[in-house]
Amino acid sequence: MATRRPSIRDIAEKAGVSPTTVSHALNRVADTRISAATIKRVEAVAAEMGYAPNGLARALRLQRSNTLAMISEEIGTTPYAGRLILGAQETAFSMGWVLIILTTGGVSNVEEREIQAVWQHQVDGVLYATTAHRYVTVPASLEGKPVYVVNAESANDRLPSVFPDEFQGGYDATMELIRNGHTVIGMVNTGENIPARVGRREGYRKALEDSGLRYDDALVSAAESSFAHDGYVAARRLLEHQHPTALFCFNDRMAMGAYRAAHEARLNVPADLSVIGFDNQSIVADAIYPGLTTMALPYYEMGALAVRNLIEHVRDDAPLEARRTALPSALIRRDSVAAPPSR
Amino acid sequence: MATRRPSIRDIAEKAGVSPTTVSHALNRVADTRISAATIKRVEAVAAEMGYAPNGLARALRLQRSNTLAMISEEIGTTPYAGRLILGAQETAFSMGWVLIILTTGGVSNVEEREIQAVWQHQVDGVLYATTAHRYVTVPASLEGKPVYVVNAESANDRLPSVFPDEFQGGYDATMELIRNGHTVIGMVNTGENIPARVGRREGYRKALEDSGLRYDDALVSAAESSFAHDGYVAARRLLEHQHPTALFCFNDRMAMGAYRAAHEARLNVPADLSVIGFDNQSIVADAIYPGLTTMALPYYEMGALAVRNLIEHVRDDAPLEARRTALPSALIRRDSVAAPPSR
DNA sequence: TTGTAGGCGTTATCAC
DNA sequence: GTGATAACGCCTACAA
Repeated sequence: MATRRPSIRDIAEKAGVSPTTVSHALNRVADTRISAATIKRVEAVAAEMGYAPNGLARALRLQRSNTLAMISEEIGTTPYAGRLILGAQETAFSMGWVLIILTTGGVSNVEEREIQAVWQHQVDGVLYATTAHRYVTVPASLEGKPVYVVNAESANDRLPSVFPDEFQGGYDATMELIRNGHTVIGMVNTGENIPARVGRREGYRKALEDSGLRYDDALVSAAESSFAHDGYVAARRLLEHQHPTALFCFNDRMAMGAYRAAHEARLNVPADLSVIGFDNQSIVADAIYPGLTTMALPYYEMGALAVRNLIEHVRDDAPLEARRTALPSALIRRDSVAAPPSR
Repeated sequence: MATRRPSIRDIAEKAGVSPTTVSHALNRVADTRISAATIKRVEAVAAEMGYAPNGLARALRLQRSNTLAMISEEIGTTPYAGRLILGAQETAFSMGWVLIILTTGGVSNVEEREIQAVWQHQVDGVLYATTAHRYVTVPASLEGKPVYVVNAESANDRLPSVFPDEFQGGYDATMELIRNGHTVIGMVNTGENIPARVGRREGYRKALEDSGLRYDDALVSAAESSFAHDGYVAARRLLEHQHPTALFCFNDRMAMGAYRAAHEARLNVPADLSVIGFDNQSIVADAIYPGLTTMALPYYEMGALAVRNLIEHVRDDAPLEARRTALPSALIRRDSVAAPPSR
């Protein structure tokens, strides 16, 4: 296994000092005055030998591993996983920490094994993440470890959490349509019982009201679920019975369905019908024609924020309050929104 | 930080034996015969106290961390990252190992820092992964660590690697069209200079020849790149000048472009034109209408295979040969392939 | 069949 | 200013 690396003792020997002095010098220990010359010499030797401290030994001694774990439901093909992991990983790494990934199939039994790993590897903190914004209860066996709930809300509000501000997302998406001159705006909503369903709709409602437009239930078409086909069905229903000039869709897949409905109704996007989506699944949003204007969920930011707070808590003994943080989604403009057709 | 866990000494004390005995009993050490009764007692006490060995201490002592690192280019929004990480993570975890994720922006400087982390954390092996199948040279600073090249090929062939069998993918995709009765099959290829471009085309060519059909350069339309728009342009060109009844597209995004070209040419998919994609970006393939038949790249399997070989190498001292492994892509049938129109 | 002692690489404490 | 020592939790050669 991997040829042995120089240890602190090797440096000490070569520099003609004790291991203690090397440690003090390299770590710039405050209340011990090593001469500047010694520090310089030690550092030179260390650099020359390519010394890097052994994190394991340090962790064992310090009872701190500088390691975080992300426990999450199965990593799907959603952009979810990638952006979230990336935000967490990059932030952790830039602070000198490391992230280990643990996915659970959701089977409670399996999850226990993941948590075992958390203890075994002396992980200093845990990001407990979900693939979709919902309410979660964190297993009791994590008791004692700092935990941050990510992309979800803590069911009993005893843990800090970070999740998307659904209201703001619905509000901003709708405002973009209003800014473009639309006054009859439909919403293609999901039928799933999740926070996003009502959050986004309430944002939509508020944006209308703030702009002096009337909220009309008939303009909100709720689908069975949130797939493309459901979006198609819901959008078609809306286009048949109402005359919206714009559609705010619950997500990008439903927006694809709306495109199809528009096409069948001989409506051109965006000339006859503006469409705005949600999720910025760029693989979809970039690929369909015309490019889909949409809201980008703050995956990266959620991962980054949770990691930052967790590390500060562990490293600086900063308190880890059970704060709920709602992060905004960002408007991504492409080509599916334009002014309404003139009559 | 996390209340102290019971150590092997606590167990020993409570069970009235020495730490050594506990270690021997729990690890079932072969050449030391602890009495069955003792083993039983020790195990009972361990279970009762919720004992789990401290991985750090063990790693330090054994000079083996049971940890693998995946160094990869930035995790994009492609399914790439998710499936690959998942395959690696699940396999590692099922074998009692753990995976840490290190992403690099590609800046060489940054990459050095990632490698530093590999050494510091005493990682036992490294998966060096790329987002797209290409040739890579692994940094010299990884010398000494077992490395597996994943989703790429080792430029100098000195490292083991696992990557998709592009030829097989092209062959099987084309065969699916031939099986459905097509004889005039176009290919919408990428223009990028990557192994997949020629691999998939050669597979396409071989499938035609094996079936007694003639390969015709005019039926292969190479785009600038591999985005949806390029697929649209290339497919349109093909449909204008030739009369294929089926299109094999380099990837799903280009297939979306082909859908659009078909639509503009008043061709119905799949009644008038069959289309097959590549990548199984389910977010696209499921969402477009009709659902896209496509080839699924073996991301999960590549991650799993690399991890398995790496672990076996480290754990069992199995040799780690610089073998190149090409893994097949799987055909995913949806609704975009049918028999050609009868004349 | 079980126990003692030493060491993996580091750092905190305290003595010199 | 610098260094000896012990300890973090575990495993193993060797002793009993």
